Amino acid sequence: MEDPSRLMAPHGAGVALQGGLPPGGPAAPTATPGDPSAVPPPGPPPHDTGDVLQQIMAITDQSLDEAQASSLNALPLNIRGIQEEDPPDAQLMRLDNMLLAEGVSGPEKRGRGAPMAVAATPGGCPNDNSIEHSDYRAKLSQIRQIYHSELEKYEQACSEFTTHVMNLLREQSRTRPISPKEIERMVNIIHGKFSTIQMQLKQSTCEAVMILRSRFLDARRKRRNFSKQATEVLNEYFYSHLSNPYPSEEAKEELAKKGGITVSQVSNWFGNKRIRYKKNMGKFQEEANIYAAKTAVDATNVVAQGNRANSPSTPNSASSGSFKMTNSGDSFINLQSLTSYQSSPVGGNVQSQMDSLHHVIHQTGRYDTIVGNPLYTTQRIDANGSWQDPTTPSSITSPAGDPGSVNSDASN
DNA sequence: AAGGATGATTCTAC
DNA sequence: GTAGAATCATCCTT
Repeated sequence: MEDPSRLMAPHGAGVALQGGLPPGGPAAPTATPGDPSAVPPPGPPPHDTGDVLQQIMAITDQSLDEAQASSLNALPLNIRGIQEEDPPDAQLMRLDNMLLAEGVSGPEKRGRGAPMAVAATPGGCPNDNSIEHSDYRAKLSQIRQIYHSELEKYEQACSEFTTHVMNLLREQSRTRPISPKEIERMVNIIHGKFSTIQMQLKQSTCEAVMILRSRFLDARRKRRNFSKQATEVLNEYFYSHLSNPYPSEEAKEELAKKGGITVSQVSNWFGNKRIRYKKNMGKFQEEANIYAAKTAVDATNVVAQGNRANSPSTPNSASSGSFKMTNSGDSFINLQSLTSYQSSPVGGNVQSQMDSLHHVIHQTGRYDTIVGNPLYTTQRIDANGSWQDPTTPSSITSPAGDPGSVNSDASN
């Protein structure tokens, strides 16, 4: 993400004055102090309000008439991009409202401020959502800081210049009569010029915020590969429920929890997986076999230990509540499938048990036939390309009435 | 750098 | 609302 100061750069903190009345802050480089990433904006060299003030004050040496005729009048004419269509008041009000809404002006918003752009990431928030969120806020805060700093400077400049003009008028009043109306007119002119500058500053600030927001919205597509564990967990489930790889909501939640991802990401993953598997089953054959083998190994371990202990309720070391997949043999899904098979004498997760038993049979009986011998092939998918028996998800994911609990027994 | 893998988004159909 | 399909954008391996 770019530095906000750069975001504001194209408009030079908003007030890009030509002809010698440059924008920016004096000590107000658009870059935020302490930000190493701050890069001077491209294009014209940065100006600062010091220059602005200097040039404004340079008018001091001119007569009032000269000032009116030259620099002062030149001010607004040289301001870039001022929109003349709207009444200034309405336009200003719009900008003010916008800045207020974005949390740039007004009291600083904390936590639940404008950064909705990030928080409201559709389709599930990324893992590091909070990081991006805080990053967004940090950038917004920088913009806010720059904005207020600039605003203050322009207000100060306005006030100083007004004072100066008043002094000039006072001096002139010794030589010629000056009506209060004339004074008022001059003050109005000055304020008008400066409010135009302020408006441009506000406008550019708004633009900067908009750009910042859009950058963060674009970041939605930014992705990070899932952790190995997450992929493992998802694949375990997918291949052990290959006959009906449609996890229930509960199953998704469990998978999400185990994988450290969101439910939406689980849904996305299964959506992608189903379609990609179907598209190119050959490619996934090896993967399917790997997970089948893993399942089988786990299953045999559990069975063996279960037999030894002669008690299904006696967990072995691998299934003793820890589903940490520290090695290829640990798979809570497999354990779940197997243990649910063991502990569910009747009914329950029939298809899942079938899948797992399938693996066991292959592994214990004729594992050598697995490799290169499609365990999971089109037999799982009908002629229409649909998964068989898609109408029985609950029986698949609900062993003994506890559907998706992919780790129903595993987490205990 | 190229190309495949992969997570996310969008559109459509149901 | 969900799933399938297409697509995009990024990551990762070569």
